[in-house]
Amino acid sequence: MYLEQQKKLAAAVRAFLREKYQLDLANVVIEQPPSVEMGEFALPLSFELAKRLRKAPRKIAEEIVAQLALPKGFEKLEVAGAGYINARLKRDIAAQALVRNPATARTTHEGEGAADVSGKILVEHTSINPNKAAHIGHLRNAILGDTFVRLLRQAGHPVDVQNYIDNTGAQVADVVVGFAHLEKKSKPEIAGIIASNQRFDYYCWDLYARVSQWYEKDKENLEARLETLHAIELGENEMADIAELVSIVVLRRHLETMDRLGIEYDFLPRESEILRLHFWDAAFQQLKDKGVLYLETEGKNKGCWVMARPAAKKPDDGGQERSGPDEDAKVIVRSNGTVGYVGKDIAYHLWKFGLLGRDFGYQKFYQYPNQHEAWISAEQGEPEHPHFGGVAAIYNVIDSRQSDPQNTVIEALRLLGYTEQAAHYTHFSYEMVALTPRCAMELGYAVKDEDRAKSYIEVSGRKGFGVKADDLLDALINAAKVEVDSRHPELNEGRRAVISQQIAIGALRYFMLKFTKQSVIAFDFKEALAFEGETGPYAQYAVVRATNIFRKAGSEPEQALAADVDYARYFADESGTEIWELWLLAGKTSFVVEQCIATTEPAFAAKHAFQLAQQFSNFYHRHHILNEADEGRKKFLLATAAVVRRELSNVLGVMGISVPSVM
RNA sequence: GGGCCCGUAGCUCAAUCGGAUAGAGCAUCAGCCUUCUAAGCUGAGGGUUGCUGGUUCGAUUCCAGCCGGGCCUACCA
Repeated sequence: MYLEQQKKLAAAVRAFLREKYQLDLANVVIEQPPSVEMGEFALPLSFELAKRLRKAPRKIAEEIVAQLALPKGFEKLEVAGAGYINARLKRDIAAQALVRNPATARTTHEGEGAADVSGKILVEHTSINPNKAAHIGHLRNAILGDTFVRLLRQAGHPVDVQNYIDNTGAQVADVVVGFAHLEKKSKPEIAGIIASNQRFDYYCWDLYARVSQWYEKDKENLEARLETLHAIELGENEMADIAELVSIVVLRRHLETMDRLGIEYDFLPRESEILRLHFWDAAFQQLKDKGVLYLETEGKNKGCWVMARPAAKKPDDGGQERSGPDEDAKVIVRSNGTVGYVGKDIAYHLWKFGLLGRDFGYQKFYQYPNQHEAWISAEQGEPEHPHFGGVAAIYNVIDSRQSDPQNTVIEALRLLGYTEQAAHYTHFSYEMVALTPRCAMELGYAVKDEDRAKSYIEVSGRKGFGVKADDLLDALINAAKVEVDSRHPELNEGRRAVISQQIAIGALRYFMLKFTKQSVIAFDFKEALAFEGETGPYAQYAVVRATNIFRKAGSEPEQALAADVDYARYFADESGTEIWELWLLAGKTSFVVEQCIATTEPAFAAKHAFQLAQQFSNFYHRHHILNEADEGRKKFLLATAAVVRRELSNVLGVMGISVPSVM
């Protein structure tokens, strides 16, 4: 409702400016006045025009207000302040539109940036090394990614969700080293551990940390990693078999953990197939043919195939030609002929855009309770499979520490001449989750004096330092269960468990989404386990209360929406203005979804959900609906509750938060 | 050394391409449960938006410099 009217207003203003002043404004700024009593939209454009038209802002505003033909659904325009133009909607018409069409209805995408594509969109997230349990940092990644997927789907985009698995790297090798050198376990013995251990990823978590210590104790122990890495790449040996076993089992655990949060994947491409299907060879050929890579013949990178760094601005050395090798160039292929991580990533991204000329094999791997299948890459896959790759746009949800290599891949695409694809490649970058020193000490970690003064300490899987995802979720579920048990002893155990789970997930997902991406989350149990204030459960509770009204009334929200309500009458007075503000906020859902997509910032949705819940709680407290004597007004209040309930549920749904039946 | 990010209330965070009186939550204090559930509501206190300049009708936002903090910057993966 809000978005449609805003767009109509913008179009009308743009057309008017073109005709009247021969001005072409690319984007007309429209915001909201400080108070809804001043109208629904505010245009500060007279200030901008003042200089160009050599007139006072207020004068321009008056001219526009007098002459602009109002779009349908608008009441009037007014000049306010020093020259703002405020627009008023016809509240009753807007309300009726909202009653009929949810504000979450699909929108079109004209000029919406990277998501302005007609084809399929690929979102890659999670991508945890399959050698240890997932921790809170991985949770932020997966929740951001999954929410973005839901946002895109809400807006009508077809989306494939991928989770990249680096199953041949040093991290998996380290755990294999742990089994072979520290624990002296054979493959069957490891299989025994797996069979007897529900959370094998936890076992690996500890082992991985021990291996890291072992390396530190004696640098010569690092030899074991190299040997193991080599063996894994070679294949057909026990080390490689162990690596495969460990990575597959840990991967399955990750999928189970994420499944607890309602996060699903369509495809799991693995590095092992990128190697064995020789993706790099095809990419290398293209890169050489187009001169993106060149063979360095001098300096420290002699014998390597390198690429000039995208961000590297050559220092201004007074116009002199720099001589000698570009030491700052990025090494893609080492002098011993092996390709680095970035090279493989370039090949992988050529595949994503359908530019590689090769494809994975595909095998079914994991079935979700709702029958949805996650597929995994394979050397030789099943004959029948869905088609992945060849997409129009990609979003890689990867933390900000990876922005350098990400930019290198984008630059490689651009240099290869794939400028369109490079423009539709988005590094969805976010900051890490760290622990507060207090939290670290609570968990029993030794915190160095120098770290105690810091506001946060970086999580490290290598050191086994962090909060495991399943542990956090368990703690949240237990905390929620205590509350639910005491509030609803009349419900059976199974239902209480389901509700506790919904609340825990709501709390966790909201917590991870309420921070903007560039903010480091300093994790603290006290805040993460909160169910009051700006939290997921607070928003869920608002919906539950709205639902209770209808339950008590013995009617359905749908009836309240279909009822014949005299909106014009009840919106007219002062109390009506207050309630109108709530409707307006509820009508902003599609606007918020679009904003989240355009800025790759899901936090807007979280903030919006909270605001809507807050205003509804206020409304709920102020108006006792079922006691309302005036039947017409009662219908009006019921419709309000129904609209807010529907929109708030939808926004929460986009965030992957479901609403319990009772709380 | 170079690149990216951050600095806003006691704490954790918002602030829609620069807009009207910088807003929330937590914590503290004072109120509200015979009412559709108190996981809620109302109120109070709490701010030189790190510092100094600049651009602008208008700066938390943009630019420059400084101060403080974080991350990245290997022929590792």
